[in-house]
Amino acid sequence: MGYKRLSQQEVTIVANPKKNVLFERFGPLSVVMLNGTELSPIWRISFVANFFTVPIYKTIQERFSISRPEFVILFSLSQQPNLAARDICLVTGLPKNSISRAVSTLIQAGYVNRVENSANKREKKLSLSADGQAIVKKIVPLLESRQTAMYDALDDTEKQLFKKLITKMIAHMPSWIDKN
Amino acid sequence: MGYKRLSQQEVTIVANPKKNVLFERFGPLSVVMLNGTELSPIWRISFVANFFTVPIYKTIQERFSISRPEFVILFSLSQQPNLAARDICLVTGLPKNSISRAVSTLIQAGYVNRVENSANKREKKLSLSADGQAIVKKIVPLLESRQTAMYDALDDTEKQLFKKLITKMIAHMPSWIDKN
DNA sequence: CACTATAGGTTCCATTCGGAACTGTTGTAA
DNA sequence: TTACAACAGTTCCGAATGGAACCTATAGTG
Repeated sequence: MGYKRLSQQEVTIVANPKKNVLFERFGPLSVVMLNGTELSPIWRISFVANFFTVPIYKTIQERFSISRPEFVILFSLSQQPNLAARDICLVTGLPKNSISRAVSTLIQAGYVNRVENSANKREKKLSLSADGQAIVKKIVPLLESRQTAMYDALDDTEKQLFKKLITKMIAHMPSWIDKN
Repeated sequence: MGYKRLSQQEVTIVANPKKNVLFERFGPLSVVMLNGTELSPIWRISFVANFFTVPIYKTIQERFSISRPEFVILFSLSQQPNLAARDICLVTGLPKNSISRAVSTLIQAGYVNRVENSANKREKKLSLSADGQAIVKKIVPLLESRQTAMYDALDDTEKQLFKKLITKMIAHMPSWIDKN
C-alpha cells in the first residue's frame, strides 16, 4: 500500500491508517513523508515549523495588522533594545530590504523609534516605543500558548532532552550552513 | 549585557561571546533569541528549518531551475505515485493555486504526467515521468548531504531520541493546530 | 429526481517578496 | 590624503505568492 519503506517500529503507528490522527488530518502522504523517506528528519522539522507558524501569524495579521517580519522585529527589540536592522537580518535570514520596509511600517504605526547612531552614521538604532512594548505583550501570549500546546506533548524530561538536542544541532550549524 | 535571562546552564555557552560560534555567525541577537526567551523552543525549530531550507532551495533553483514547491511535488510523487494535487496541499500546507501552477510548470518541463481519474472526474492523478524520476535522483542527494551534516551533530542514540521526540510532537499536532 | 452544498482545480488580481542597483558612511591601503 | 572596497539602509522593479472568484463534477438531502 505504499508504506513498505516504514521500519518495523513505525508500522505500529499506521497499522490502521484510518485511525491514525496524522492520516486523518494531513492525508495519506503525511505518513510516508514524515516517516518513510531519506529526508524525513528535516521534513519533520520543517513540518512542525510550518504548521506552527503559518496559521498563528495569519491570525496575528488579522487581529493586529502586524505581519510576520514586523512581529519578528518587535519581538527582537523586546528582547534586546538598540539593535540595528542588520542584527535582525542576521538572525532571521530575511533580506535587508524586507526588514527596512517592515521597520518603516512599524515607525509609521508608532511602535518603533529609529535614531541615527552618531558613532557610526551608517547605522540606525531601533527600539520599541511604549505602544510597541504594549503590543508585544499582547501578541506573545498567543504564540506562547500555542507553543505550550505543542511542547506539552513532551514531559519535562523530554522537553529538556529536546532542547539539548536541537541546541546541539544549532551549535553545529556553522559547519554546514554554507555548504550546498 | 542583556543576557540576564539566561539560565545557569546556558551561561557557559556564552561566557565569552566572541568565541561563540552562534554569536559570530548570527550576531548578538541569536544568543538571546535562541536561549533566553519565552518563545525559544519554537524559535529554535524555525531557525533550523529556515537556515536549512532557504539556502539549499536557492541552489536547487539555480542549478535545476526547480522551485521549492516544484521540488516538493516531485519528491512527493517519488515517494507515492498517483497522487492528486490535493494530497500534496494537505501535507505541505501550500495553497492549492500554488500547487496547480507548479504542476503545470512541471508538466510543461516534462517531469510530471497528469491523467484524469475516471472514477472521480474532478481529480487528476499525478505521477513522475522518467525525466522526473531522474531529476529527483539528482536533487535528493544535495538535500541528503546537507541533512547528514546537520543531523550528525548528534550521535546515533541522540538521533533516535530526537526522532522519537519530534514524532511525538507531530502526533499531537491535531490537538493544537487549529487553535489560535 | 431536482437542488443545494462541497470538492478538486484553474484563473485573476492585488500584495508581498527579494535581487540588484543606488546613496551615503566608514575602513583601509598605497 | 586620496582612492577604493566594504558596509548599513533605501528604492526600484520583475517575479512569486496567496486569497477569492470561478468552473466543473460529485455528494448529500428532501
